[in-house]
Amino acid sequence: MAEQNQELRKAGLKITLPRVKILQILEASEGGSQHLSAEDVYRALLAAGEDVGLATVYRVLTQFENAGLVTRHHFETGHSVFELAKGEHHDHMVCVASGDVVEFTDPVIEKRQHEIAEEHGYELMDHSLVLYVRKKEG
Amino acid sequence: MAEQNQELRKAGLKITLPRVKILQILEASEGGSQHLSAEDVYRALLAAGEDVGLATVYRVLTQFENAGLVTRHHFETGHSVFELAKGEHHDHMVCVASGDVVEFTDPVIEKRQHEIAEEHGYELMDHSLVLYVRKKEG
DNA sequence: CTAGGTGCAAATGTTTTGCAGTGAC
DNA sequence: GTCACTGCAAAACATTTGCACCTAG
Repeated sequence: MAEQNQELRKAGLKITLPRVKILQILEASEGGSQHLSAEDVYRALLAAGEDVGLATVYRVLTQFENAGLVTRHHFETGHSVFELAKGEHHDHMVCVASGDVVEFTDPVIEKRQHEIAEEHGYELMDHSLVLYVRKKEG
Repeated sequence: MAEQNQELRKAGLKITLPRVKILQILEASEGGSQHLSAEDVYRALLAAGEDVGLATVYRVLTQFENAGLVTRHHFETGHSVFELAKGEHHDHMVCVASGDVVEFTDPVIEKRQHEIAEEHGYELMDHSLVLYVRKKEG
């Protein structure tokens, strides 16, 4: 349970119960590769018997995002989802039927993105790639 | 002014003033490759002296989207932007400084996307690629 | 102690909806 | 005339903020 505290300290944030708990929830979700909404995190806190306000969840997630601990995605759902920022960058594949999220990276695509930005006189700062897919039969 | 009416009729929508006007505004924005928010369209209507409610703008844009006349994007702004659906698919490059939007397509990336989906046992239905870029110096 | 963190409630911004009136066909 | 369409106001969301209280360091 000490590692989380290190991460928080490194980000210049005080070690508080809501922050530690939220970090734990995000880490716990890593296995299932869930991408959690603020609401999801909030419900997980309530389910764990923690009395944390939704406003605090938003504040903490935003702080985590600024600190680089967490990445915010918008997909096409009208609300944000958050995931723990692992070291390496990756893109997403979302199943339109089940909502499953698969992460991937592809060097060919990464390289072309840089080239395309250059060709248009721009420098690539960041990008967002989401494939909407459906599981194949048999 | 007849072409718009054809498009509306084809979509099974009655030819009404708000719909025709909104279609015109979207077409007028094509030159500058603007991607308009509902609010933008609403303001353009008011500026043109048309008394159309914001709710109607949303309803009409949603109908246009369902009819395939218009494409809705979310980028990372917290609100939707709309553009006339031209025949061919394209992706977007958004300048983080100026907000300028450049459209592009790249066959290499398109091809890899299909391959990647296949490799994971999925069929590619759709995708969204946005490059966040900054204009290069001199 | 005290600056930063928190909960709650109210405010914000975007998009949707209920309903009674209006207009296209 | 009828039924789809519209405007308006209110509702529904997702997210943010103001403020008085609380707590980690």
